[in-house]
Amino acid sequence: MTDSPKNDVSVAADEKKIPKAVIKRLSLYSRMLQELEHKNITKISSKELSDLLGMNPAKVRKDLAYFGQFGVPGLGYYVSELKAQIKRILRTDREIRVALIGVGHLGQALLAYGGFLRQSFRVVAAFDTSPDKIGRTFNGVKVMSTEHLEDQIRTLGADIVVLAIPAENAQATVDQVVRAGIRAILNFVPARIVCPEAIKVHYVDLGIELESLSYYLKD
Amino acid sequence: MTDSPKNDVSVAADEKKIPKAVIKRLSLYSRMLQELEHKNITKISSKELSDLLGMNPAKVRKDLAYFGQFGVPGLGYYVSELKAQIKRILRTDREIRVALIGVGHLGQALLAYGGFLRQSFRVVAAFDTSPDKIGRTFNGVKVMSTEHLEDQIRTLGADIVVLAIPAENAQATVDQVVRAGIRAILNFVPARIVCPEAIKVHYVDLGIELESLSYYLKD
DNA sequence: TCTATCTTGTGACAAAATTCACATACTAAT
DNA sequence: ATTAGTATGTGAATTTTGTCACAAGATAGA
Ligand SMILES: NC(=O)c1ccc[n+]([C@@H]2O[C@H](COP(=O)([O-])OP(=O)(O)OC[C@H]3O[C@@H](n4cnc5c(N)ncnc54)[C@H](O)[C@@H]3O)[C@@H](O)[C@H]2O)c1
Ligand SMILES: NC(=O)c1ccc[n+]([C@@H]2O[C@H](COP(=O)([O-])OP(=O)(O)OC[C@H]3O[C@@H](n4cnc5c(N)ncnc54)[C@H](O)[C@@H]3O)[C@@H](O)[C@H]2O)c1
Repeated sequence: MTDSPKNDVSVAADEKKIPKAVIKRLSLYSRMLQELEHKNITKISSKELSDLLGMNPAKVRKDLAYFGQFGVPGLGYYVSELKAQIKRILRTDREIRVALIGVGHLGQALLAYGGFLRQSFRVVAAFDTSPDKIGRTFNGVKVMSTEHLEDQIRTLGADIVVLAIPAENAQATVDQVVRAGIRAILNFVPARIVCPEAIKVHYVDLGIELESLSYYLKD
Repeated sequence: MTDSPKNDVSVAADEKKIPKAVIKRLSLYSRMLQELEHKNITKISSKELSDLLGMNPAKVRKDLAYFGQFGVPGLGYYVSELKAQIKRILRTDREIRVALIGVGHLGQALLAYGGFLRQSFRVVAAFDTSPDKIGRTFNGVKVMSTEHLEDQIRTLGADIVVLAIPAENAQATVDQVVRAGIRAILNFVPARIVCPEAIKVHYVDLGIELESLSYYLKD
């Protein structure tokens, strides 16, 4: 760690395989650092950061160690610098183009969500099959027909698709956006989605979260 | 496994500590079994079930083994019976009383969500601070003021609170529902919540899911 | 009844994630 | 400068989670 090759912090770590959970925590750190920066806090230790997030300090350090050395012994981390590094790692230092498919109850909530557009994310399109929705504008985003979905996704250069449609239509729509070359999907539909390995799918499953809470109600 | 004491299937397994992930998967199995039952499929093997869910068959068996022996060697599992057993384990064989706090964009989507009321879950109350919301009815649920939140939660016998309010109000509201004796919280607010160990909190963090997807967009 | 064929349930193994604990390195203050 | 104090980064230990592989139990057909 004095002058070994992997001391080169500017290189994204393709070297090892990074656990999925580490990436999620990086995102968590990023948000907390944002808050700290906003409060004009300039430096923070792994201990303090982990206390704020309710976790273990060594885990924070280990997580960061996957990508380089960002801290200063005896001091901790500089908030702004660490935030910038994490954003670079997560690639949220650029604009991420999001397409929403399904502008029903959930889709509308998502469009209304300030944090959705927050910082790097930009909703470049919203699609729906219903004539009731097509042409309407929600929070500045105009709803389009799914007729030319595949072409539109391609043309708009969407990076991520957010899926909020009924379960029975999910797989067909996934097939379309996969053909359109999308590489990441945030799926709110409570159904398994089959697609090529290379495409990253994150499931958000409200039903599971709620139902599994029930288990812990036992006295 | 012939006549050991733990062969008693009717006892909920307090014996070992059950991993959180196991409980979530149980809920996943439950939903899939529901679908299978609906399609009049009467039996299924761990292999078939795991294929449907995109996972490993041994994991299915191990998960179930925490709670007893539900299968028939050479045959598999009887769908209805297994479903009933899992629901018993998850305690979704009774009514679960849910209180929603925060009837904004997200809260309204949740109220509209059929799957929310699905089966065992019943929304017994919705609360909001805004006069614009109080008194209005969404999907059959009337919005109440938070003025007597603590008493109401107690009186209504809510089991689970779903939190969908702005981050800055989250902790104060949590403190209230904790005092009211709630034991489980489904938290949509992107902020850490501090409460007694005994209370189970599940976080659903859309921001993290979206942001962490960004990482995988690297070519 | 016997046999061939399944599939379970689980002990043993492997992998992954988390936590510990400390040598090392920097700060800050005298 | 020197020193006392502090926090990093990381091997090693531990805990947790997932997979393998197979003996044993059950089916189904002859
Ligand atoms: N509402 C919630 O709180 C909630 C929570 C968790 C999960 N979900 C899931 O999210 C999905 C959407 O839920 P919702 O409550 O918004 O439903 P919804 O019925 O309100 O909205 C679905 C929308 O999708 C549109 N649609 C249908 N097929 C489409 C297609 N092929 N392409 C584009 N648009 C299409 C419909 O016209 C409708 O506007 C469902 O799968 C649901 O299970 C919803
Ligand atoms: N909308 C989304 O898609 C979405 C997605 C993920 C997370 N979230 C999070 O969910 C929360 C709610 O989001 P939203 O978009 O519905 O916001 P919103 O502003 O539309 O709704 C918030 C509602 O909470 C009410 N409220 C405020 N303080 C309250 C209190 N102390 N008790 C009861 N009610 C109170 C407000 O009157 C309002 O009706 C936020 O923390 C947000 O970050 C929203």
